Amino acid sequence: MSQTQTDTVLDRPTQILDAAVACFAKRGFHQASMHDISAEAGVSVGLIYRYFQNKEAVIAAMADRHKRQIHEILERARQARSLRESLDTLFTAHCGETEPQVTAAFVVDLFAEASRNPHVAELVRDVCQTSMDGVTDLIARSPEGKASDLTPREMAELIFAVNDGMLLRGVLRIGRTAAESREHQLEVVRNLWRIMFTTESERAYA
Amino acid sequence: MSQTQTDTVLDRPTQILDAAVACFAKRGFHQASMHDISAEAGVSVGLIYRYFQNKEAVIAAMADRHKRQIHEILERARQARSLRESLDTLFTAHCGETEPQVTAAFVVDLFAEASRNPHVAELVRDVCQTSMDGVTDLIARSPEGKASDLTPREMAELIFAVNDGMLLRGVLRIGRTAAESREHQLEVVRNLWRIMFTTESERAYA
DNA sequence: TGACAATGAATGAACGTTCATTCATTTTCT
DNA sequence: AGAAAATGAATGAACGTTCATTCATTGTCA
Repeated sequence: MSQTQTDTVLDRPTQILDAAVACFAKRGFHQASMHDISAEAGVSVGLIYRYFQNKEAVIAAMADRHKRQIHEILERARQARSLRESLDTLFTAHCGETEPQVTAAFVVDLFAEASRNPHVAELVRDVCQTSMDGVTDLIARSPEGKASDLTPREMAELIFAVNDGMLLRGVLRIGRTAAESREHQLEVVRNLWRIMFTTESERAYA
Repeated sequence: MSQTQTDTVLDRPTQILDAAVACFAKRGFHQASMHDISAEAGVSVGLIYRYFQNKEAVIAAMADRHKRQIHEILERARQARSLRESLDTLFTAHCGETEPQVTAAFVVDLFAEASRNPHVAELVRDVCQTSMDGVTDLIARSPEGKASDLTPREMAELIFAVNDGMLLRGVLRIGRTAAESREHQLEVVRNLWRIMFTTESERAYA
């Protein structure tokens, strides 16, 4: 009975936000209309304005939700048992996405928006900084982090650069299937990890 | 007398395209209006339509011009005397930009557009592929390229990933001045080059 | 319990604005 | 004068946003 309440009423903002991500990924922030979003959410236009002050607020709310999702991923990565496992978790959550590949297009748009909208820029900068700090810490605590001539921060910066680069390239959909291009991307980042974390002794094995 | 012709008539498309890049960087493809562009170019709206069929054609022409510019950079990089010098040229042209940092914002927007517009996607894919092929070749011909357990293609892929990542991060304008953040970015990519191209013998020096 | 009142989630037509595009007109060159 | 270049007011479609209205649900009283 209160089933409908739990499913629709309480989750309405989430439902609208989900629809918004889909629309924004499909058409971009400024080409996606409020009508598109309302149609995707199966809801009237006016209702969106009951939960969000305006379109800008929808964008901000999405950026905010993205920030929280990244924090969750970081938490999960922190709990992994090895550094490589952590980085794998991080990369998979960041770039490895199944078919519709919604998040990649959305994040690229988010960066584009950040280059003009100071509020969004602030949010994205914050996400980047806390993520990078988290990974720097992760590296510093691991044995691999000590056996290199790079500092943990320098390594983290390289890792994020490659991750972001893969994300950017991901929207071009070069590979046939999403799984295929994800596999290829994983090879690239693994190469980075290898040349970063291979100690002199390990090198002797090869 | 034909001075005015050379300056205005013959270069009118270029003049409009320059204004368009500025506007698109400032507001994005779809938020920048044709009036904005005409004002920036110091020209009437109607005149734009004399040289470009529509707004989409302006975007396509800009993507096309960007492609040609990248090819020029690649040519310059090819002529450098060492691999590091080549990569330096490539990176500086790609990410190291003075104050207004027009290109970075534009390119991020270009990728965002590519995720929806197949014509733009095709263009960007083409640029990426020929660039990567060029750099792969550059690496394969250099002594550094042979003294590693990575293939030249794998190295090129890492280099481009880091370059693109820096480009993406560049729009956040984290550093104080553009020169400052460019210096920081250079450090990151140089770290990559170092761990990639340091041979065992060089390693012994340190 | 049954009738009535109050609520507020949800609707979608309507409004004012902005935008890409057109074209009749004017200006500039040869 | 005639052709080409350039103008910018006009047009109509599309957009974000508003708001009068509907209606299922909840609360109140007899």
